[in-house]
Amino acid sequence: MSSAENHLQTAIAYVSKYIGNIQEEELELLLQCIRFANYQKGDLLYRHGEIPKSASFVITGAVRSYYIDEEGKENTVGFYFENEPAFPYGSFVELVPAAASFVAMEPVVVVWISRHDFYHFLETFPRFETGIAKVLGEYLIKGGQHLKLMRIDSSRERYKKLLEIQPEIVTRVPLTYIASYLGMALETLSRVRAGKL
Amino acid sequence: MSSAENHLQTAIAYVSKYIGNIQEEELELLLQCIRFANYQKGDLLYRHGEIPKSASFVITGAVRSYYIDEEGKENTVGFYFENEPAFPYGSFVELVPAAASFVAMEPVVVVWISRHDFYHFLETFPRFETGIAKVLGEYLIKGGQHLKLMRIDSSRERYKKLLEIQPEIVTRVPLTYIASYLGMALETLSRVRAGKL
DNA sequence: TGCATAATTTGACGTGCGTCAAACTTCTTT
DNA sequence: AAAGAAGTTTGACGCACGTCAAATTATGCA
Repeated sequence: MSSAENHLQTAIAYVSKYIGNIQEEELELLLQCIRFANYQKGDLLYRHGEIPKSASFVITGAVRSYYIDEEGKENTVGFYFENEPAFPYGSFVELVPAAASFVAMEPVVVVWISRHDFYHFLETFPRFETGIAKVLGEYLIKGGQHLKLMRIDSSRERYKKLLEIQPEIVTRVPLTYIASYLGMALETLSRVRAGKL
Repeated sequence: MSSAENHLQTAIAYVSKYIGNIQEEELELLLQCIRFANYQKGDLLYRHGEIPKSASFVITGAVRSYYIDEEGKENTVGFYFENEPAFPYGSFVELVPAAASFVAMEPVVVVWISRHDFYHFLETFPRFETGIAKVLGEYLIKGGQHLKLMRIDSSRERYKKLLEIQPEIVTRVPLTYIASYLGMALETLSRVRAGKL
């Protein structure tokens, strides 16, 4: 099977996961609406301050979202891997500028849909709205978990908790970004991992 | 105008805000689905660990959400005032136990809808889904703001930022809860406000 | 009005972790 | 295989803020 076909399968499986079996006509329109895109390490999928014009879902690779604070420091707020949505959700729905940028941490393939096609599709097949709500719900829960994580005061415990709830992050992501995600200095994370704190 | 009629007006205005004009039939079903409820200070609207059976919107009063962490400490994660949704969103949609409890900080009136009626209504009038997505989007943005707030390292700056983005909180909420919301000791917040830090 | 309880302030002290700096290790690229 | 860049570790030092304790002020209720 070619890589393109493979990606298509993945994308369809992704949609099915949220809304169940897809009808012939639904699939037809869906295929007209979705596109695939490749990114190299360091490429931006979404830029902070811009209103997102599309919704992307990771097929392969790893994406990181971050924003720059007033002191110019980069704050990592999310990681997105295979079979996860990776775009500024709230901003996409609310049509406001995104607070965060999304960047490829390694070669990335995504399936994406433009805002226009997205809403056109939903108008045609309203039953898909339910799936959207579910995705949003997952996003909310994920965000809540991160907030909860960040509220743990001790660095050691914060890292411990991360290992507990998202161990895959620790194996795939450079230390710098994990430290940033956990809101601690790189050096502190290093010491925590060495058991020196 | 009676207080009950007044609340009804508020509720309808709230819905209109998200989906525009409401048709006769829509309103009729809506009125069959929604209920009002009163809470006294300290009453729980939602309990952590339970799957929310309803969606509530504040008509009057103030609500606070919090969770208890492993050390038994109470962590405030949100405040909800007039014309805001106040319920565990992600959990409501995803049918998972809520991470947080919601409690009335003062006498509260809410309009609520059961999950059953909620989905029944949406099936009957799918165009309302769009409004739901918007509410979810607002929630996401709100959550993102709080996370961003929490990532500011200095207590002083964290409080300053809160004043900037949600000044109403500072006037309506006891210090203890603000401190908890900002992830700092009550004493630290007191010193920050006195300009001693 | 006065008493009890809650809310906020002030002080003293200790420490976790950020910052700066430098060494060491692991990837890239040619 | 060498040279450079990127990623990670280690050490030294200081201070912001948490904790404990007690004083002061505000609030509710008889």
